[in-house]
Amino acid sequence: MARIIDESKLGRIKLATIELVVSNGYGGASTSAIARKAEVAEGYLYRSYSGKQELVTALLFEKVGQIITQIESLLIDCKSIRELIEPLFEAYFTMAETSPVDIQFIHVLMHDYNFQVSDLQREQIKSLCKAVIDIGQVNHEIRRGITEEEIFTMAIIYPIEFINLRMKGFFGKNGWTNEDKQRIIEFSLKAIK
Amino acid sequence: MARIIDESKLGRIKLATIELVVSNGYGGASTSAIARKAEVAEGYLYRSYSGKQELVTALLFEKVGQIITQIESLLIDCKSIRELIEPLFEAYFTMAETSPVDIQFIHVLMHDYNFQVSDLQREQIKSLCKAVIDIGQVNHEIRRGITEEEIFTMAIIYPIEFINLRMKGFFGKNGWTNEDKQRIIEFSLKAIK
Amino acid sequence: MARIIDESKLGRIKLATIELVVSNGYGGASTSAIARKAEVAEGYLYRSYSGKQELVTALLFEKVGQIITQIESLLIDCKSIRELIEPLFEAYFTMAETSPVDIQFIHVLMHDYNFQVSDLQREQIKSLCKAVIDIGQVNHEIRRGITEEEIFTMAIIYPIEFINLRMKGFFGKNGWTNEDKQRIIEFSLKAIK
Amino acid sequence: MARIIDESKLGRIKLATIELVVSNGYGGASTSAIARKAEVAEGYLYRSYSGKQELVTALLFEKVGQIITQIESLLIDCKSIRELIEPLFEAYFTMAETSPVDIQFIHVLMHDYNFQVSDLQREQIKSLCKAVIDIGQVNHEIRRGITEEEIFTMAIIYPIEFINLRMKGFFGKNGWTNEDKQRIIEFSLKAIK
DNA sequence: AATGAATGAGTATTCATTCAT
DNA sequence: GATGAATGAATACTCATTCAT
Repeated sequence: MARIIDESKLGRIKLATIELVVSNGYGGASTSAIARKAEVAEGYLYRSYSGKQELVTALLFEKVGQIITQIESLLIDCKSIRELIEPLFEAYFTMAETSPVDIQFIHVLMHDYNFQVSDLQREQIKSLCKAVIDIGQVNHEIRRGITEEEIFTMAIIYPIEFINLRMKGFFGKNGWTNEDKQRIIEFSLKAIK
Repeated sequence: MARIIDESKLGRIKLATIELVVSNGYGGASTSAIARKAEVAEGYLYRSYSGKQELVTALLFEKVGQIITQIESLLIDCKSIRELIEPLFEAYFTMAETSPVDIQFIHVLMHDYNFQVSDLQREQIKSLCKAVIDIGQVNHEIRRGITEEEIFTMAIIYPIEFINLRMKGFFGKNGWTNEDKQRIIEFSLKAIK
Repeated sequence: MARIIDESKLGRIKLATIELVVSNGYGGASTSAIARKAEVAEGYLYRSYSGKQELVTALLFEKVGQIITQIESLLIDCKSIRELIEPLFEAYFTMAETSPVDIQFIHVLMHDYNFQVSDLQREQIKSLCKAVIDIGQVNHEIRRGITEEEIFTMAIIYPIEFINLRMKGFFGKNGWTNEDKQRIIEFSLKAIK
Repeated sequence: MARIIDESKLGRIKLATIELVVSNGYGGASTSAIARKAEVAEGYLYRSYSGKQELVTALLFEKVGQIITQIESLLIDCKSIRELIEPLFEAYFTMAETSPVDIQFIHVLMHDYNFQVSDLQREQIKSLCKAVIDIGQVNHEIRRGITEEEIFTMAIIYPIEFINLRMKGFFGKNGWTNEDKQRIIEFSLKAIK
């Protein structure tokens, strides 16, 4: 899926922000470095955002929203958990391969003190997880009594942690094979069965 | 004779640092705030550490070391994975109940741009995971071909992520019951079987 | 359009720096004192210079450069040493009368641990001294075998030391008469003859 | 009860101070570095001096005093300027060869904002210069009308500046030959004749 | 609308000095 | 007397934000 590069100033600011937050952390991504990288005036970002914190918050909202939308669209006509998890994880890996910064951005900020997933999106995620459970219990892919929290853990947190572990090469391995992907999927499916 | 070193001062600095890093992040934990909270002079910290980064690095090393030591001692005379995982997870929960900041501290820094688990400790963790696999394969508690990385994910990352999710109340639940603990243990054991 | 750079700000910083270095030494001229005296924000200085050391180094380079340029221009069409030394010393005195801080600034920094005349300017000075010797030997105003170092001592160091001694009133005398000036010139000329 | 002061400790502090001021400048010679080098407790120097400034001031006074004493003793039975200048300059060179730090120490501090030769010593120097003139005029080694200031310049400042120029290798030369010494002496004698 | 010059509160760190022992 | 643990004011420097143009 070809990403359309946003030539606008705002698009350049967003991209610069994501890249700098990923490579230097939130504190290390100075507004002047962002402006320089985006080739935009230092004060420009204050036209659209009230400050750096708000800019990054909005970006996190946007990126998490993309994943939520992804899951929602996959859920529409899917009759089994496997039908959901397989393309979903595939989407994570694709995202990690085509625009690794996005997934790293979410990962970094989800653990940063200054940021939190918005209440709205938290509720959306909860609903989604509820919907997953409903589907899964029809054809016994999910064991009785499993919680939304466990779905969240295995369908969102687990694959993202895996991807980041591999990206950092924490255990000496970098990247992933098709076999790895398949394994992660089965691992996740098995855990909630 | 010169004044005797006030050992409690160092302890107060360590505690203040951990608490402030947990509540404000590394960047948000300023040295002057640490000194104020520890009721110690601003310059005191530099008697024991060469700087803020070194202080936090040493603290992370210490806290991660405690967990590694915990696992090592549990491994000494344990014949099955269950015999390891049960008291280990119990230990995480105890740690989270008696000194919650410690486990949050590790969690925050493991994801902070400025920090990394030391090479030494990474190797120690790897060895430990290897040892776990060796035990597990004897009595078929671990499926063939499982990697150290997967052990690490399910025996360390997973329970710590769970604890933090609950501490933040991300899914509306705070804290955990004995049933929750048991569930986490079974979840983990099942995933690697 | 953006605000136009306030050129006077930079000028005020330079002046404040020179004055404070002269009266308090390099170490005693704090960046905040400089900013206060220049009526400029504390951080302003860092827009034009990477730091205090660089600011003072640049200023020293500039002021030494002015003297070098002065000597160079005097050398262009001068056929005897006297034709050079007389207006040169006159220039020192004029400088010391119209902007005494400049000559004090050079004097202070030439002896400060943290500073050195740049390699480039040292070479320029050396060349200049060489040129002086060449002129002087044609009409026997300089004795055979005199070195660049001796020219440097008598044509640059000596008058500057004299001016500073008088400015400090070390020997009870302040300032200088026309007779003093003439005397210094003859003293210098005689020493190298 | 007269406080007993450990002379060797004090001696070590003095030496350490001189060495550190020479190699790092006044600002760069921290009291703790001095204490460490002298193998003395950090607070020890405050037994004998009210602070770092006073310690250095006292040392400058001591070292300048040594030179004054030197000159005084040479003056006692000397009938000509040459008889004074030759051994005096010889003494400077010897000092610079055997304990270079002392002469560098004087040189550094004579130009440091924070320090000044004491009023007392300034008067002593003045008297000495007066005495020199008196001797010199008897046998016409000094021209009529020469001032104490000029004697000071050529008999003290000039040789010390020369020595420092050579020690720093400003003009590419380091150290000095016997010929250099002789030249400096003649240079000085000629200048005041 | 857009710029970027200018701000100043905030940062980590240093070090001369004090004083309980 | 002598120690060195402890202090805290002061330092150079950063950077998110503002606002005149």
